Amino acid sequence: MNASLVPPVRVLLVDDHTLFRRGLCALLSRDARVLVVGDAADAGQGQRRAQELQPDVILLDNHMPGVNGVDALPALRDAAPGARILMLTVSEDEEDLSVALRNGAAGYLLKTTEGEALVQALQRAHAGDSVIAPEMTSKLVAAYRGAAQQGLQTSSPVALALESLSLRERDILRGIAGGASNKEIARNLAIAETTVKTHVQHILQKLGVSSRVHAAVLASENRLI
Amino acid sequence: MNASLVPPVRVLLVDDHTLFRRGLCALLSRDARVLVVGDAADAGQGQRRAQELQPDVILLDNHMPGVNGVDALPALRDAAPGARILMLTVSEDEEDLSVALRNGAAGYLLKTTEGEALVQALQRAHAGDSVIAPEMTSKLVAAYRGAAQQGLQTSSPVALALESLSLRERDILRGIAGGASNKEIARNLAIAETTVKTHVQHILQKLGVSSRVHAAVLASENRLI
DNA sequence: GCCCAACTCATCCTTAAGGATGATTTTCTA
DNA sequence: TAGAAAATCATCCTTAAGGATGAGTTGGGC
Repeated sequence: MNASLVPPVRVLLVDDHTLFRRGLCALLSRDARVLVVGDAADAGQGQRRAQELQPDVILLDNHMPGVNGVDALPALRDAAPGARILMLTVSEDEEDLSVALRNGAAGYLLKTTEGEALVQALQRAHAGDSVIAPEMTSKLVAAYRGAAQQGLQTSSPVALALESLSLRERDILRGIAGGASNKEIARNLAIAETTVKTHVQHILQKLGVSSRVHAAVLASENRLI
Repeated sequence: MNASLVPPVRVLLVDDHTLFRRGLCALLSRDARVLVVGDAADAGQGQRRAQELQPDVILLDNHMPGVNGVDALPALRDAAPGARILMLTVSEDEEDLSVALRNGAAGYLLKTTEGEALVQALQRAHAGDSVIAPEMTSKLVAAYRGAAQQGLQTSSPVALALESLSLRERDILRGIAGGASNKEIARNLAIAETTVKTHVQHILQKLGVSSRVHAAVLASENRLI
């Protein structure tokens, strides 16, 4: 299979450093697998050029005057819906990486990338893959762990206190967390309001709080609603 | 700098396929940067050997009789706290990858990995990096996006209503969600209690609820606490 | 059979919350 | 510069919530 048989990946460069843009353009132009169809020096110009050219891949710098790269991502995706956007930046910051991915970047490359690796990354991105600089893999794993942890139950002391609630008390607490008044809870459970108030007192004692609002928030945080 | 000057990475192999174990051992033994110190055919044996040998890196297969690899991860980490555990598996499943990472794996490699790449991965893992097979990078990005989305409230009607709150109203709502009474909120913000009550009324109107409890739960669910 | 925990209901009292309305000041925008 | 939105404070009134206390009724477990 000869590489010249497949059409080249059409690339748009967006970077405020003219020298870097020109240099990268020259470098990529020596490779038949890639065709640099245009370039832009800032986010606004990048958006217009993306719209005109509808490139396969957009190489986007993060550090730019005015609107920075990641913030320009949504607009760029609107301008060229078919394009894959690769961040090409000097930042090895986990936050920059995660923001870029959440904003729809198809990859995150460092400017230390070698020419051949960049060409392969462009091809893989064009093929639908996500491409992350090997140096950033650890950061991505860390970001994933951080994000995954948010959705976890941390068996905190509060969770233990919630465990100590009786079934009926949980019914009541669910009602509270649903925003219901004691009277409404009583009606829903077909018991007297005074009974509900008794349960509420026990719940507050067990959870060590002094208001139903606090109890409701604890229930919500521990998804016992 | 000569590679022979640095001590080799001490590796424990855990895989139920004897032939694969022997082959990998033979392959790695030809490389001075790596020293295979032991091997095991199942999770239990792996745990014992990990405890005895305290290897630098454990290469762990996922498909094994009895307890499978990812489930054995916590026990292995307890047995050899200093060891980095790399999954080495045929599965390209995103779920397997994410479970492994959540269970504390330092990396995820495919059995299609070439010898030299494996050695480099072992070294990088030993150096503290996370190592992900390039083929799995897209899966990791997808897993991250999925996890990050859970922490996000995807502009639900409620989230929109919360957006409409003024800065001061958010202060008040944070107080409410913290279980504070109007009087306490007033004290904390150094304003009159009546002012707090006014803000509360506006908050309840904007959120379309009739009690501070409900408002607090909405705030909690949308992490605007 | 006795005890305990859970569930039920009640009364009395104090404080908090919520609704309605009006008013002043500031700040930002059309 | 007029107007809107935000933030501030107030009064009056009704209802809800919370604390304290006592007590009757189940259903298991020892």
